[in-house]
Amino acid sequence: METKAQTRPQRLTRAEQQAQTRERLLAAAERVFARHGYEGASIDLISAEAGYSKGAIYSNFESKEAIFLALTGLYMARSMADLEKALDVAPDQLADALNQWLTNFQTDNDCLLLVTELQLQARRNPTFAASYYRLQEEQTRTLANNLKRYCKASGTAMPVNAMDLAGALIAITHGLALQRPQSDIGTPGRVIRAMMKLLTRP
Amino acid sequence: METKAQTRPQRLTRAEQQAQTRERLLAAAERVFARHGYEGASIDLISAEAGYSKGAIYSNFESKEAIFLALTGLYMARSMADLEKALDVAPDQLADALNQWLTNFQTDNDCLLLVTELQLQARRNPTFAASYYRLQEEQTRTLANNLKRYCKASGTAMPVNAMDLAGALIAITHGLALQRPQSDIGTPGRVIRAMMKLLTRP
Amino acid sequence: METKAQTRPQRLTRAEQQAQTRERLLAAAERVFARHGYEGASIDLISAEAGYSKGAIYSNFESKEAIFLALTGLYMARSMADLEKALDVAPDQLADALNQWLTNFQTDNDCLLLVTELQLQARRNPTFAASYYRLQEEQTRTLANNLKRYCKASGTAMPVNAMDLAGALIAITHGLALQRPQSDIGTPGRVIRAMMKLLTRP
Amino acid sequence: METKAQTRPQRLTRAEQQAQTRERLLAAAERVFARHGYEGASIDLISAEAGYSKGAIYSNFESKEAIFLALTGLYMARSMADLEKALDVAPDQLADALNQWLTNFQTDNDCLLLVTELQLQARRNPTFAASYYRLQEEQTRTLANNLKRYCKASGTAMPVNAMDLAGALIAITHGLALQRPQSDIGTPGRVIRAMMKLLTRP
DNA sequence: TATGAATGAGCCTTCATTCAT
DNA sequence: AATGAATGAAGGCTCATTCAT
Repeated sequence: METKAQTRPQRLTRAEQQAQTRERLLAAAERVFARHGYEGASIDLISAEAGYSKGAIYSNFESKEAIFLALTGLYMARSMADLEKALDVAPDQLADALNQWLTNFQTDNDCLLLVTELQLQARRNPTFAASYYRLQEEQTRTLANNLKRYCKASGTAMPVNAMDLAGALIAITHGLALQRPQSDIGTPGRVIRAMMKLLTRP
Repeated sequence: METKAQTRPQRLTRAEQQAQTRERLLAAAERVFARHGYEGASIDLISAEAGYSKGAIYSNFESKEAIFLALTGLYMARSMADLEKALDVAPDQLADALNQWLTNFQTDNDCLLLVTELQLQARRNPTFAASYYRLQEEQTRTLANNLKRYCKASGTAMPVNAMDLAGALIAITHGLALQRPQSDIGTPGRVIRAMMKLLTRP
Repeated sequence: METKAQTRPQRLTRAEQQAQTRERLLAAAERVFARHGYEGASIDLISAEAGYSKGAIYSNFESKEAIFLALTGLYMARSMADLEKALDVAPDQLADALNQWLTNFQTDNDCLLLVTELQLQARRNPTFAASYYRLQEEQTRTLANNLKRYCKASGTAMPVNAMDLAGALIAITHGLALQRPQSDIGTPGRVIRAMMKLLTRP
Repeated sequence: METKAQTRPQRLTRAEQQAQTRERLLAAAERVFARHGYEGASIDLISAEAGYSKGAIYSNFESKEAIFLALTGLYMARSMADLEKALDVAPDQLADALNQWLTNFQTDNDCLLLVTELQLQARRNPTFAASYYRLQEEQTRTLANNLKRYCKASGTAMPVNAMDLAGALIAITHGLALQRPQSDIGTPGRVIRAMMKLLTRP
């Protein structure tokens, strides 16, 4: 029995189909919101980017705001996972790993723009702010814990509160990225490396 | 006795009137663009905030983009002037002055949002980018020159390129401000002070 | 017994629905453009006349100009077909048929106004002019061919170039119609009949 | 005495000034209404064309409609005067004079467009229609009287009612002019000449 | 589920008109 | 009389959303 299941591995089930559609819509939404901002992103633009019609969005999400919220959740989760995975290395490789992660953020244009958009929305929409700031803090904490781990391993004293330092690192990365498009990635890297060196001077 | 002629000064000439209107429109535009972003700011919202009718904007500016551009120019000029004035102190007071200036940026919500909006627009509009980045660099250079002056006076070696450092200071200030609304101004101040101290460690 | 399936024909398919909407919008546009002129015809007026909302026009046409262009094409095609059909008679009935056709033009107010509007637009918009004058010439040629047929059958010599004569007939019809609203259709008819008689005097 | 009057022949009196302004505004209005149509002509466009500011129009006319009406009156009067003057010749030169007048109409683009605009307005505005049609009839009558004079002098019988014929001549001239921009003035001339010849065939 | 025609609120802009200068 | 800043209604168009298919 179960012939059906066996004979159509290539074909997706209903649920899988829908999941795929939803995924594609969210991926498209990510690109479009990043490039055009929340107001500038239209439902038409997003669905076209995903290769669907306008209606597909309303079959999967309640409203424009809903897809933005869904995207935010997805993005933050992925972002957290990325960070944890990136820093999941031996203590002596942490500095490099961190540098790598920060550089990534500098390079990924859509990511930068999306985060900025999220922060602007958080300023404008208190409900959104609540959930966004919670996620942001989680992420900062993850980084802070890894910094502590790093200092402990290298015998350095944490020069300031770990959370402050983690926040500062993210802030400077974000702030620098926002100043100019990628171009010369050297400068930000140089600055952050110098900053890290200063921090870890015995 | 021609009292009228003497008491008339309170009434504005035509040119003054228009200058006042323009100023008020720009001030309103600053608030509205900051709070709602470029797309979210409507001509209706701006003119109402200024206490004029919609048409008044079109008597003073070519288009919505034109008022945004005018505002940008004005803002950047004012911003530069503020910075120069703020840092125009004796070398031994420079650290405090800088701290004060950075704190101001943290506190002024509209200012933060407007700068962020400018940077987003610069990403999306190459023409705008050209003029914006030029102004941004000017400002960074001013700060850099003052940092050099500070190091020279205090006998410290500049730990990194002065322009890099100036950019980094602005970046971290901006990045931190963007992370959360003012609230506890303590953290950013603490972080930046720590950073400055590190820089000036002999 | 599946009555539904059989009785469903009354319901239109999606494509038919849209075709109907488009048709109704064009019919309304014809009336409104005729009565108010291109500038005076508002999208609101047209859609209301058609019994739809403003947006319906933008679901079916790119812009106000686009609906005007579509209408022009439709009108000219219909106009040509009408003329050909009207003159598709035995030679000895051609004079009457022609008279009938010219009278129709005198009577149909909207038609007169629309043609006039088209000619004004052709003066003001070179692109429009190109396609409009082509259609106008086609129509004149059709009439010219029929006039030749008429002269040949009646043994009369064509008093002037056939195209000139066709153009003149249309011109006088149009010109007279423009001088006054229908009212006394007698005069134009009388004039044109006299003119035709003169032309065919042996 | 009367020194004043003698010493300032170059300077205009108040009344003359105003008359000049009014004249210039009307001349500008004629061009602008002809080129853009009633709706398409804006107060700004007209005043700029005249070299004045918007306000000058409102100092001289009640409204946009008022300037259009004033222009109409002026135009019709001038038009009548032109016709009378043009046909004020010996009977044997009447045919040429008429031909000249008709050709003028063909050539003067603004004139054609303005007349057409007047006729369209007459269709749309009953009040306007009343006065316009009265003036139009006057003009037709002038032409009719001259045609009678012509026939009497040349011993030809008037082939149709003189008013009908006059109207037809104007109609065909107008209709032909409307069909195409000047270009080849030959055709209309040819047609009308042929028509006149037919009429005067003994 | 996905489609896309239709809706209608809202946006940017134009323009006739007013009125203080 | 002429100017032109300001008004506000109206216009063309966009877009989030609905709903019949």
